[in-house]
Amino acid sequence: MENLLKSENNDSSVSGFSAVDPLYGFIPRKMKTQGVVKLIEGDVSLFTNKSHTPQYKKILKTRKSLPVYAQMEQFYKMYDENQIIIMVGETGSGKTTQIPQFVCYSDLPHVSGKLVACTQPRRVAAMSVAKRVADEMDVTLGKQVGYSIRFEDMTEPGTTFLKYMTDGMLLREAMYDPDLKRYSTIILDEAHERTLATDILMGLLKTLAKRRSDLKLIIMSATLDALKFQKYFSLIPGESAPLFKVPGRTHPVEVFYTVEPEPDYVEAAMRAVLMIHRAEDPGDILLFLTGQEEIEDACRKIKLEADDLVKHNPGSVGPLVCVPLYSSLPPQQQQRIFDPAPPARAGGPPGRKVVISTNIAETSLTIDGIVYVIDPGFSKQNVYNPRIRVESLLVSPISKASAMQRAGRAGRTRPGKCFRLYTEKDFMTELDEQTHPEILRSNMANTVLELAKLGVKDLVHFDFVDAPAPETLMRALELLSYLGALGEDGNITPLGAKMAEFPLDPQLAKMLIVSPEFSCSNEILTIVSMLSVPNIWIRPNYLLKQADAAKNSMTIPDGDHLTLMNVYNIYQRNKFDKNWAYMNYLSGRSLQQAENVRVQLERMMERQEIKLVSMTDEWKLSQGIRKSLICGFFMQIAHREGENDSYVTVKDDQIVSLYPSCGLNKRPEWVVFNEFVLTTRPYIRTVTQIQPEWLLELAQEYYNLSEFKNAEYTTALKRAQAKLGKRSLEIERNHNDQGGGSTSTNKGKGSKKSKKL
DNA sequence: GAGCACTGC
Repeated sequence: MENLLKSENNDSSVSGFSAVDPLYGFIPRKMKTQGVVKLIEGDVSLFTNKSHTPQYKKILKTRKSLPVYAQMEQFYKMYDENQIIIMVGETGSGKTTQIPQFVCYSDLPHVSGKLVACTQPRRVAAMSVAKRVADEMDVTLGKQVGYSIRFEDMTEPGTTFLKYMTDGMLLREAMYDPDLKRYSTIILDEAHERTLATDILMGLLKTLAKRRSDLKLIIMSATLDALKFQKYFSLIPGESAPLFKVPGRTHPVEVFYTVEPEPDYVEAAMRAVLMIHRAEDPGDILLFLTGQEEIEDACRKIKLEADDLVKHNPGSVGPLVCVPLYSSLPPQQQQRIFDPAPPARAGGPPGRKVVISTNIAETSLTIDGIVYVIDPGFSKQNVYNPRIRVESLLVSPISKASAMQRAGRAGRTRPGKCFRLYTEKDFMTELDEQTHPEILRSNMANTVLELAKLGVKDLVHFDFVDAPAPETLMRALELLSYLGALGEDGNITPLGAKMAEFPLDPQLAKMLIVSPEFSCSNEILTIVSMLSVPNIWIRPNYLLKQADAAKNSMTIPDGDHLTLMNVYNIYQRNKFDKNWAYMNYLSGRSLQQAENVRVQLERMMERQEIKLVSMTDEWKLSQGIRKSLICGFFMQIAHREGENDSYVTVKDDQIVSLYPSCGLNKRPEWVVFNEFVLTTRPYIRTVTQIQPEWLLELAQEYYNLSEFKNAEYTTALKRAQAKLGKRSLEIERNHNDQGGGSTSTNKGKGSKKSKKL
């Protein structure tokens, strides 16, 4: 966000352009193709006034061989005549690198003073494409061409005119400048992936295009979705937005199906690997499975079988190496996917590499040299159930689009083969065309708050490409009004506006904002940071005891939130040493990330003048921390009821168990939890003990007991209320008015409003 | 007594 503030005074005169410039006279959006070609092929850069290097000329040759380059004239014609265009270009078309450059030669950002933005769903993509394009344009990365991702702003205000960025980053910018005035053209790349951020951006930009006739939009997507986007972005009712199509350049992939459905896809996949290894030409294999355990298991078994094969028929098959790939794997081990296949034994057949991967290899990571893809047709997908407010991971059949993407991974370097472990009939009739977009599968609390901050409060009439379920929106509105982020009128409150500034879930943002009132914002900042990163605990199968012992030594028995804080503090005392983390069975990567998040959030607190305070009295501090927790998570409370130490969630009445890794040394009657997960059973994860009186004090509206149904926890809460009433009378008598944080929390005024939806 | 598809701010 700093970059936003700095870039406000984006002055075209500092970009090296002046009236005596030999190129003076070019007018934005009036460029002719021949003129552009001349400039690109000329000796002097239009954008830097410097001579092109030999390197530039060399890269230009490759650029000119890209399919998209041959269609420059056609592109400019469509671009000149339309405000919005949809573009499809398959892998290898060069669209991501070339189209933004074409746009720059038309928009002349160094003349207009405006920027061209190109969004990507992933950070690595934004970084690597920006680097490539900077090379192609003969400029230093971070000068004329840069990128902007969380924690890293590689742009120079006033100089950068072509900016690659994550879609989430552009969404953030829109919160501060809803008209996105700094941009002349916005390109949404990989729109077919339908990330939450891309979907929201599409809605905002469609509306914005009507307000800003000078803003151009290019939506780049895979072929299958083009028609949907064409209709959505139509400016004239009944008509479609124009489509610009570029052929891709990949090798053909032959697809095979099984004759009969496979009852056990893991077993079938392993057979397929060995079949390929025995019978097919050299070339590496990529096998898609659904998760870490399945992958590690398959790796072990395939290794055994392959060794067996070699033992019995030495000389007939080459060596086989299995490489697992999933996101929580340490980067160093992820790198192994790029190792070459094992060499042949003397005189024997060549070796082969098998990468067994989650969906990460479908879009995020590209492995060269893959010739065979095995696709069992499943992946794990996150599904949100608004009724019980729970997200869960389910193994589900993939979509046709996903199956095609997987097959394509076999044809990147030469013609390949894809073995689908399902029948052709099932492919045709059982698979959905597209993967359900994220917006239909997610908790929307965060997004609804962002939209409110952007001035969108009428969600029912917001022009979504695909509208989320009304119940999901209702849940989000309900939460936000109880948190005090939305007022009775549905408008964002000052508190809500503050919350929206933080890149956090609303509950976490709320708890951070109120924490100074409990004199523990320093601690809450740490806890919030730790809660925003992936699991920090590492538990290798062969070192379970050691890992658990290390964890126990850091555990605070009052609650997992406090333990997380403790771990961070020890990490800090050990000078943020990765080696210390490793020795203590902690994920260095996650801790480093928590450190980054903490720095970012601390800066944001400073800007919002939220004080960083702490207390020395340990008991008081622990109470303050837990009270802050409740201000954000009063809707995530469970009460111990019945046998087997099980708990019941308040109001939702779900029977849940403490997650096995929970560090509480006893079973407290009341707990606040961070997460409700549904795996083999319903669990609550990251749990801390609390007092019921705090609920009544800090979340009065939500804990209006007269509206509670008769339940064990209702009785217990009423008991607490009676105790509290007696105590408050005593307090009144003593004229003691040091009540604390209850004034800060919202009384949930807006809750009635949200129920109307 | 058990799990973490994948992104992003």
